[in-house]
Amino acid sequence: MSQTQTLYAAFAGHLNAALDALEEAGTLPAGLNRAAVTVEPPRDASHGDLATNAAMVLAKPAGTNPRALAEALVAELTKLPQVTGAEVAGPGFINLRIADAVWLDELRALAELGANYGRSTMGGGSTVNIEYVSANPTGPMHMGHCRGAVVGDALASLLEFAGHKVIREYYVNDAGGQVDVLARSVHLRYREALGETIGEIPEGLYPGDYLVPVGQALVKEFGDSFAAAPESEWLPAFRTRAVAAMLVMIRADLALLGIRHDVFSSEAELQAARKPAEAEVWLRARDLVYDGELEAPKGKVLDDWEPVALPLFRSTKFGDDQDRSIKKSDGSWTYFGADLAYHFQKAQSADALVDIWGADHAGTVKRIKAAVSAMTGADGTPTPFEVKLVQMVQLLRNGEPVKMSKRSGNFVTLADVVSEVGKDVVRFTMLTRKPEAQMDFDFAKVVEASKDNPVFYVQYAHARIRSTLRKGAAEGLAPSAAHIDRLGKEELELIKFAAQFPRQVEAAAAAREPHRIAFFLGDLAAAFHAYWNVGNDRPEKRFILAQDAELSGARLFLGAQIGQLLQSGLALLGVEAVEEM
RNA sequence: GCGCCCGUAGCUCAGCAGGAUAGAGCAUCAGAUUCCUAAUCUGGGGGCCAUGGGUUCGAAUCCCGUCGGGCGCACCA
Repeated sequence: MSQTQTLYAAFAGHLNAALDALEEAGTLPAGLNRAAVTVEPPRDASHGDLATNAAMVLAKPAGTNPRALAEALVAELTKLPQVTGAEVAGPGFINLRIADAVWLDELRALAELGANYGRSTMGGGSTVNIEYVSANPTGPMHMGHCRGAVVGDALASLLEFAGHKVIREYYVNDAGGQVDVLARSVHLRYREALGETIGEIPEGLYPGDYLVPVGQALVKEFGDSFAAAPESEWLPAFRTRAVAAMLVMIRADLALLGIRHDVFSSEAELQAARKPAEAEVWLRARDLVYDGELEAPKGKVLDDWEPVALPLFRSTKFGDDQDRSIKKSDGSWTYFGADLAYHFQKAQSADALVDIWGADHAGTVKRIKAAVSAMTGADGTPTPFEVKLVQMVQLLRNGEPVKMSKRSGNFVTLADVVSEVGKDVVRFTMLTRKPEAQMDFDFAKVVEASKDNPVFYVQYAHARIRSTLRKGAAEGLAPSAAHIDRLGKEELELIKFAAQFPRQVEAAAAAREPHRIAFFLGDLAAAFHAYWNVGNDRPEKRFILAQDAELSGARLFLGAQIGQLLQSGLALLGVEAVEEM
């Protein structure tokens, strides 16, 4: 079951009908472009329930003045039974007041749709592949990965809710040189497990303790047969074992945050299947790959730089600053060479691609977008492809920057932070700012201030509602829609706020900005808390009224729906809606 | 030098494809608890939306320049 039309969309329809009527009457020339006409709630609630800019937008092309047009439109809109008031304001806004019955209908719709209220058909069932996390399989997840993981996961849920099929994908970079480094680091741990004294981990290898059990497992599997063997004999086996072990760890870390991917794609398998080679052939046939030399990098001096002929992809043809090599001089694939084939492969099974990347990869966005355009656009329209850059999280400890590096073994793991402050705090914190803004995450501060975290504010609203429903039930009072027409002004304000959820979902999904849901929930919780507190001074405004079961039932009904909405919204963010606090 | 992102209250940040008097949390000041969960609520103070121009009925929002901060500029990943 899905919601087919929001209340706001319905009024956009009414407005269009009114404009049609004006056209027929000759007040308005036919065929004006109405694309810029909006129907939305005014910033200031005292202006009414809905506002439209139609008169201001259309006045000029219609050759009339905004206020005159607005008056005519008001006369038309007033005919609607749902409209109880319409007036012209300011430079030509039309403010509408909507009949209470319309809002009460919306409340009933919320109850009927339950967890599906706000679900949209906007996506039209098209498939979006969203790639996120994709951390290198060389160690546990650390806080630097966390933001992209949470944002990607929440976005995936949001797009699903907005009517897309979603594939959640993790690209495993298991083909590069860093995996050799990992394998060598593991070999050292393997020798250690055999009883050798390995001393300090040499510079350049991964020093983390998390490799100790991997070494032990390899002893169990291979005994001591590789202890003194040359690297070429053990490297391939150690690579695959080590990567597999790292992925087990990474999945466990992600699970702590409630994150699960549908697909793990391996770069090594991609190469073994010769996908990059196929891509090269295909691109060469279209003169999109040629042999050439790269310019020396600007802005820094490399002593060992010298021009070499390499197969280059013509990314400049698609807006990049430089053509990019797809192979190294030793004949192996560059990261880009494989990534290009990978994206082409993804495009086969999805209508649109979204990548969530850390901002440190910003420099490679143009080339991969160029590659996707080139490869998917050859016969028809290119597959829509967006890269969302998630800015770095600067990790602080008491205001001091913490340098993080897997090489040095000095990093704060995601698991540490989650066990310290909890999944919900981590997730909500990451979702209460837009991803492209830089962010400080002071470990000490977050731990210390976790009680003030906004996530609890939202959860508390939900817990309050659940508690009230339990208490009502204990007193024989159940939520009921039978008398919701007795709800008053304060209750209607709450309904009006809640009714914005569907359009918030669509706007957030269209913008690929899950953080908007977090802010909406904060505002909804605030509206609820404020309403609740009215009952402190005025006992007749409480939910539980032993002397008036009808009104009590109506208020509990409203409360139940607000609770449901909080739960739906939190579910999109992957945060628990708790029963009590 | 070039590319991308950011600059809004003391601090952390929203600002919904340009709308009406720029908002919230924290901090601060003044209040509310014999009462359904006070992890809450009510109110006050606090702003040259970095800056200069442009676009138009209208700009924090779009365009250009400048300044400041971050990230990147390999055949790394």
